[in-house]
Amino acid sequence: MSSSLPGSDADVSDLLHRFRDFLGQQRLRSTRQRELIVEALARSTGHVSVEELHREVRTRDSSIGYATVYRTLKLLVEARLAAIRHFGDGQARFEPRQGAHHDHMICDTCGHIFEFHDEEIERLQEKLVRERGFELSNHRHELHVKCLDPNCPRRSGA
Amino acid sequence: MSSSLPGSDADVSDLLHRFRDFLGQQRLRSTRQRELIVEALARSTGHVSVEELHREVRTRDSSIGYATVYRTLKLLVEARLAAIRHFGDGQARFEPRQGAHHDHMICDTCGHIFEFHDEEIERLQEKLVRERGFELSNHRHELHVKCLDPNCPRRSGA
DNA sequence: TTTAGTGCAAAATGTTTGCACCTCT
DNA sequence: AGAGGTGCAAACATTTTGCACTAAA
Repeated sequence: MSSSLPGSDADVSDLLHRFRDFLGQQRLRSTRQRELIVEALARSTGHVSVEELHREVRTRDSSIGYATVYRTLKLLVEARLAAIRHFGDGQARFEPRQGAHHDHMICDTCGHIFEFHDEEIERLQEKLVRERGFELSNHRHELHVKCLDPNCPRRSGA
Repeated sequence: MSSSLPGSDADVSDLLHRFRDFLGQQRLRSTRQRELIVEALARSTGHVSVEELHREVRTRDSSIGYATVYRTLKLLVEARLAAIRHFGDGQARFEPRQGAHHDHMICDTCGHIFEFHDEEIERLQEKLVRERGFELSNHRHELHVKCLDPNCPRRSGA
């Protein structure tokens, strides 16, 4: 259970290593910019927009451009080390791929994003898909919620 | 079960009436353009992009602009007579709101979109949300699938 | 040294808006 | 007559791309 919201040093170095391996295999280069971006992603809460990531990385090296952030994120997704998510608001968000699959519960009152996972639902999905003669390749399951309590409970994680 | 893929005459006139009622209540006007757009949406397969709708409507009146299509769709969503969906591909898709809620199964091989509904999953979602002290206001559940069979089975509906 | 990567600015996309003109009611 | 609607083009927001320059390997 190393991989939840803030992103520990261990998470950072893990992601960094995996990314370097991927780059090596593809005969691509590891660069200072890529390392900074991967590090920022690994340290993020897991639902960062490109803008947020760019802003963060700029505090370390103010010359890094948007294009490099986009290009590096695309590589990370290819490497299956990050996942791209589109919530309703028109901009993509990225998260370091944390081993196990999970889905999202989004509080529309306070904007917080929680993660959840339910084996029973996963099984039912598989069943539905197979019944219709398909193979499940991917899925997205978002629960948009409201907290009635005026002070939204910001408990973290699953 | 009137409301599935192609959109019968009855579906068209139903949606048209509801939209006229909405416009009346809001002191807004019914126009030739709006009627054409609503009709095209009602006749659609239920997952049309703005571009497709615009193209369709243009065959009836070649002067209708994109802006009017966007504005009318926004009204329909406000009226809760249409739903907007964002699948992964960067453009919004719209569907006439067909009474009962349903989710989507998207074949990434042939691009076809099927609908599904599973009460058991709906119940589990509710449970998960309530356990965490929230109220479910909305959800999105998409299953991305592949058909192994080279000729994708295009069976329609649930 | 060679090939890939970077930053910038321009282009591409999808959507929204300002405005002069038009049309329902 | 007058509020609201339309079409167009320009503005926007996000993401992608072309290109000259830089830097890993």
